[in-house]
Amino acid sequence: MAIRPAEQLIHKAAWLYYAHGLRQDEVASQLNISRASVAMYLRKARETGIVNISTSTQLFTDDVMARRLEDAFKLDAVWIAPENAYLADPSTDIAVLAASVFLELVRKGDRIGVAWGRTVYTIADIMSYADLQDVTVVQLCGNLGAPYSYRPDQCTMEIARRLNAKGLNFYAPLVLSTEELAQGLRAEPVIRDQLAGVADCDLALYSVGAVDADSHLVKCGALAPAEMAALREEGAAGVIAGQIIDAKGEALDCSYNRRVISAELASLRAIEKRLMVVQEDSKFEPLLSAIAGGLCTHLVIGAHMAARLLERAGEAGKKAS
Amino acid sequence: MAIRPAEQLIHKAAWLYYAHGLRQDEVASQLNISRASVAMYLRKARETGIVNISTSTQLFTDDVMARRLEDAFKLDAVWIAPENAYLADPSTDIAVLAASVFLELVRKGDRIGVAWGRTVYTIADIMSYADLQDVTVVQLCGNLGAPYSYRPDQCTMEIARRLNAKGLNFYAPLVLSTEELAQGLRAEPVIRDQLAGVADCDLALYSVGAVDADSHLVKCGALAPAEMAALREEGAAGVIAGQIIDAKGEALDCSYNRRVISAELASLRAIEKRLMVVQEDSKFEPLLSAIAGGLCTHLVIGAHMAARLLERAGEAGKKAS
DNA sequence: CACGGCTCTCGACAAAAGTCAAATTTGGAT
DNA sequence: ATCCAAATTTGACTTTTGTCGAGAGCCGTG
Repeated sequence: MAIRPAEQLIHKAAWLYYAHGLRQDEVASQLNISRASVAMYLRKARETGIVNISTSTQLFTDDVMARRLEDAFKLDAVWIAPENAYLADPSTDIAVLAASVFLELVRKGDRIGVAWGRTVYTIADIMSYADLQDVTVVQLCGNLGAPYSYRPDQCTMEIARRLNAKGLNFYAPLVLSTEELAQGLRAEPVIRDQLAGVADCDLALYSVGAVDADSHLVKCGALAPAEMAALREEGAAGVIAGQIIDAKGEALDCSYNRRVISAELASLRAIEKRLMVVQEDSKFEPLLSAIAGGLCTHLVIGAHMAARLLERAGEAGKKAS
Repeated sequence: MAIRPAEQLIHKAAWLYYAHGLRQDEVASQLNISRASVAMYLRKARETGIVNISTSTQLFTDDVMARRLEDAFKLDAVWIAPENAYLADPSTDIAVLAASVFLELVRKGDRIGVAWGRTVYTIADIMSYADLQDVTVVQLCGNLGAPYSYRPDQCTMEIARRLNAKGLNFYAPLVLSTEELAQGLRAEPVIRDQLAGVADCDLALYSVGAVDADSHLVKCGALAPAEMAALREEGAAGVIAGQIIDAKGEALDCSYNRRVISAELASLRAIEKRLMVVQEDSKFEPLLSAIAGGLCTHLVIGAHMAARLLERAGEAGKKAS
């Protein structure tokens, strides 16, 4: 990558402004350009991750509830967005927090697995830019040819773009019509390698889906509402990376799952840091299942959800004693 | 550390402003305080490291010269501050760069060894704040009761303060008058433990001193100008963490060194990342010695010094071939 | 070589952020 | 209970920053 003169200028301006603490007009005269240009360069510097502005997420883990949740569910870290106080839209708050937490968890050289869904895409969308060139973002599951902008490959690419990282998409459909075809495709070297590579990730980012007619799987046409209802009868409790899980967080033994092209749950569990973000209160049961299945080590949720989880943990504790 | 309501407010303000991108007046109305207070809180947030603003130091490593230096001297990374262009005071530029590089190299949970000198103190002084509570900053060498503000313990403490980290000073003089006393003091459990702990550091920050009458060792009275001159005759080539090294970067076999309380060079070499920062051009020979002795893996220097180093490397190469 | 289409740059204005002294609250000591 | 000192908060003011449309420079093309 040749260093463009423009990029050089952006870098110099950012350096003088942010590192040396000069004012914009001082920077301008140093570089012999107008102050307006300096302002523009600085915006670009922020947008390309040449400068990083991050706020500590301590406040949200330094919470009694968060600590109790960590203990109760054996999680590495929990962040709770206080739903009530701050903003008009509470779900944005969760996404903003999740994005910050995500950036805090990423390390240079990491390999990051990203699933898909509205939540993940929202996070990608508000995530600030960073300059992590040696990071690789890999797609955890096949694509859905949906009219939504939060397609699996979109989520992966957008996050890669934000981080200035390399994006590794994979071009297979999420669901095929026969088990044989799915099996065959999974055996394809290109696909197989990528699926195998999932276990080498250092960090995963996903949410959990609900098993109802509102699920993306239904909206995108992967499953008919009736099929979904039937799966629910069979014990479907949630959706992770396009796969149906049961209440224990194991893959449900069903035709649909056998027709899916996605990272195996075992591979996901092999990832050291599994960051799960849940926005909707309605995903309470699915989340419980995901936690039960050990699919999550780091959790970002809203205060209400946190309270419900603790309540449940309390009940379980009572029953046990 | 109990969470003060004030600290909570600072955190909230910082969150709304930096993470959500609200304006100060919006934050003010959200929190029911005046905008002026918000501005103050935000300054505090920056000063306490609740928000981190960092600029990439890529530009300074992405240099042809830097690459060639890395190759020629087998260094992990080299940063070169372009002396000419930017600012009135070029040495400030090196210090600012060094501070950024330093912050980039620190990881959570790290143990950091810090030596002393004008250079190190300058870096500490302009370093921005960070919130790294689980970091420990340890002092690499004994104290000098000098009237200077860049005493070893000052350097350590200041850097610890900036990082919100724990500072581990050690209270022994840098030089004693007899070898016996030095030996005895080194055997003291408190001192011994701390010296032994140096090898466990993940990162070291130091500069190298010149062997002349301007040296701190002379200015602070540890050595008389005449003694210094004598040591020079005996092969002294530089000063590292209060110790005299020869041209090969080994500790010089002399009475002075035996009377010093400081981390052994072997312990320093055991540290994974050894960040050396050199501001003055006059430290060319000392720097060469330090590099020869493997006392530095990461290097921050000015453009002029870089050119001289490369020139020397070229000569050496020619001689070899 | 003249022409659009393109990006980059600048000046001027509007918006936002920083600052300071005065006013208010807080906490402790008497 | 009352006072005082220290810290916090505020409104008013100044400085700094963001933005936008106009104009300048650049390049490939007809």
